[in-house]
Amino acid sequence: MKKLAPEEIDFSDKLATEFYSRPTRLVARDLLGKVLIRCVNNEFLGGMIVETEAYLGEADAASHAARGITPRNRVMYGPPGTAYIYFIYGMYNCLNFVTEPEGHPAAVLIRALEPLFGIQMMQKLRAVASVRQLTSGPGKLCQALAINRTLNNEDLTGENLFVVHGAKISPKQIEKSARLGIKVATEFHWRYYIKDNPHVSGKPVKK
DNA sequence: ACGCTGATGAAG
DNA sequence: TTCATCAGCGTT
Repeated sequence: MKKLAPEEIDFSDKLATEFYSRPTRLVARDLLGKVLIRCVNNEFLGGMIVETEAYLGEADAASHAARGITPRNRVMYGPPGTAYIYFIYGMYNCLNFVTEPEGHPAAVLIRALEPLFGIQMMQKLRAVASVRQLTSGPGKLCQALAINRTLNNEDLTGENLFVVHGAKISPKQIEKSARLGIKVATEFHWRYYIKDNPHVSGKPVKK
C-alpha cells in the first residue's frame, strides 16, 4: 500500500456535513483514510484516521445514548458533523464525530491516527518520542492534538478541528472486530481499522 | 494484572 | 449525598 504523503493533502478539501449525516457504520468505515487536522496557535497537528468505532444510538447498549439524553451526551442528539468529546477514567478525553440526522444520537469514536502533521509538537504534548505511541489510541490522540472538552460541539467543517479527504482505502484493506473496552453488545463488530497499519491501537510496541 | 484519576448519572 | 462505573493508559 502506498503511504499517504503530507504534501498530497488539501486542507481546504473538507468533508461536508452531508458526509456525516448518513448511517453510522458507513461513516465509520468511510472515515478510514481521511485526515483529521487540529489547528492550534496557527500550527497544524494531525494525521490519517486508521481506526474507528460506530456507536449507533439508543438501541445500542454500549452507546452513551443507551439511556436517553443527559447533560453529557446531548451533543450526540444535535446536528451531524460536530465533535462529541467526553472525559473518561479521570484523565483522558475521547473524540467522536456526531452522525445521522439531528435527533438521532449516534457517533463514531476516533480511535487512532497515523501522524502526518506537527509531529514535533505532538511529541511535546504527549511527552513521548516514539511516533508509534503518539496517536495509537483514543486518549492518546486527544492528548497529542490538544483536544479537550472545550472543543465539545465544535463544527468539523470549521477552522479549529476539521477533516479533509486523504487516502482511498479499498474494502480489502478494512478489518473489523468487536469494540474495545466495553462489556456489553460485544456481538456487534463495529470497530473498523486499516489492516496491518502500525498505528492501530492495542498492538505491542515493536522496534 | 493493577493503579491512576475524576466526571457522570442513578440511587437514596 | 453517596456510590459504582467508566468507549483508556502506563507500568508491573
